[in-house]
Amino acid sequence: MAEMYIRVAEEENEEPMEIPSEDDGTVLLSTVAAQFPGACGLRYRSPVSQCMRGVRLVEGVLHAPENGWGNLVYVVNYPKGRKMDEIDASSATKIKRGDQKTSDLIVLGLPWKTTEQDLKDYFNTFGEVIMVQVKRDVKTGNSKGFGFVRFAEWEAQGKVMSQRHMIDGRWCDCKLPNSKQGPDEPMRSRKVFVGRCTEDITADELRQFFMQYGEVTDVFIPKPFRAFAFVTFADDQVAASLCGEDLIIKGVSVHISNAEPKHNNTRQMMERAGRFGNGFGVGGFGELSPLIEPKLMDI
DNA sequence: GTTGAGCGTT
Repeated sequence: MAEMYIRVAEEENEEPMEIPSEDDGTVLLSTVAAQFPGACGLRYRSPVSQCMRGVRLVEGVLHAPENGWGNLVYVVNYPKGRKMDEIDASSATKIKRGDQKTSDLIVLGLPWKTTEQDLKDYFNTFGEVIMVQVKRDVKTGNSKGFGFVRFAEWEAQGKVMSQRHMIDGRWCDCKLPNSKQGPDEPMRSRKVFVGRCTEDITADELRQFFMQYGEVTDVFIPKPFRAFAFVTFADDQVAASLCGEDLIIKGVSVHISNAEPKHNNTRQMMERAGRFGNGFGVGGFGELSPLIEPKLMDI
């Protein structure tokens, strides 16, 4: 197919910008997001029904409507209907306030038999549950007797933390987990550490997910699987605004922190000193453990 | 095949 452009605008009656399609006639969401940072999809007004229609989106690829893209103006969708600059503005204030947004709660004392469905059914009476986990032994699959829950509303979280819970015949407590007690300190890095990844989350899915916050320049998943990943943004402020957050990707709560280690070990400090030109080269301290090496890459 | 204070496969 010959080179083609589709017309895209931020609002229905604003001047459209022409966005190039791919050879097969599809349009990449990443191409749209390059011009409209934060975009998560497209919609258009159907000439037939006069209703707004969504453009089919499959794994980051936008597919033309039945009769092709035509000369319609496509309107950019943003997550929760918010534009990127609005997200920027609110995330700036979010860092100061730090409240109102929910965080995962640890649920202690669960009966061995309690399942994630049980947890969800129980906690749904307090508010909308957006994540539940029962921690299990990876070998046996037996519950470890604790889990995590995340609510959509701050009010529900407060209520749940303020009381004990009778779940399947045992008293359980819900608290802020230790990992959330102390706030993570922000630093100037374009790269974030994504902890608690599951094996089924692909690099492409990470890229698609994090694109909503800003341009993603790199995604790194160590192989073999080690339950974490790195995501690099074009803008360090985007990276900083995400640090400390628990984000939910494919139903999994991942924890975002800075790619810089909190406490450098001696070798890392010497290595870093070397990178800043004190005369000791990178190779000067022997090979690095593959377990710490990712933290040292192009931060 | 067990258990009962804890803290999420960096």
